[in-house]
Amino acid sequence: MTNPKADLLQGTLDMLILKALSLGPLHGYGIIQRLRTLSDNMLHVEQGALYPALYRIELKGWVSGKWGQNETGRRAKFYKLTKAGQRQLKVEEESWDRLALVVAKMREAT
Amino acid sequence: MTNPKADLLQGTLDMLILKALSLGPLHGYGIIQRLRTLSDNMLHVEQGALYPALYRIELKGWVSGKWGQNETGRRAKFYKLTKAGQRQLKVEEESWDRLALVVAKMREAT
DNA sequence: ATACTATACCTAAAACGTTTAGGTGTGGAC
DNA sequence: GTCCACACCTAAACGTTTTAGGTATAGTAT
Repeated sequence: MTNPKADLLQGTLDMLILKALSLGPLHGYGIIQRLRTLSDNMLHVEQGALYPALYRIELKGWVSGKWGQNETGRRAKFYKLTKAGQRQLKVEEESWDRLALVVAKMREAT
Repeated sequence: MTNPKADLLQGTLDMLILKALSLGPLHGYGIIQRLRTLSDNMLHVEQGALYPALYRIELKGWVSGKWGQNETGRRAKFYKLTKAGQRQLKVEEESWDRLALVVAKMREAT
């Protein structure tokens, strides 16, 4: 069983990051891995996409970052979901659902 | 019952255009309307997005355009799905499904 | 007549997010 | 002592969409 990779659609990354962080605080590098795991190896988020995205959403107040260290003692910047981030996750999930529904409906058409 | 509008995600427009044309040839302006109807008024595709997209996918051979006239006699450029376009629609629908599945799976995670 | 609206096309600048590709530095394994 | 995994960051290029402009025709209302 091989995996056809799932391509990220532009605009979904924020939702995915927020979702990953909703399972607990994590540093950037770890978010990539968590997304990979959660998706059964189907999603690979590039660092060049992730770090700017984290910066973006931190500015918006959806996550807050703090320098710390991981289990093995290495320095890393940990991000956690803020209250606003939780709300935003809901918003983004709802608009995903809305689009998914629309696409499904259109697919039914003959 | 009002409609919260569904935003188009970058990268889905081609699939939507191909789907619209899979129901029969149509001119650009009509594609916008057909998408609107099919989506129960939730999707509005901008002309500035549509015409470049049509040009793009015609170059790729997924649709072919020909000048003609509509029912009321106005000139309009009609596009129809090619064989390659039908295949491409399948491809795009499959990758949409793949991503939708991944997103659903991740949403389940706790 | 003339104004307005809907139809139908097209284009260019700007905004946006992602990919690609470069870089730094640390720590552990071989 | 060299390599790989971890962990961060940035900039240029790329592709798509938004925004905002434009042309032209036909029908309807004033």
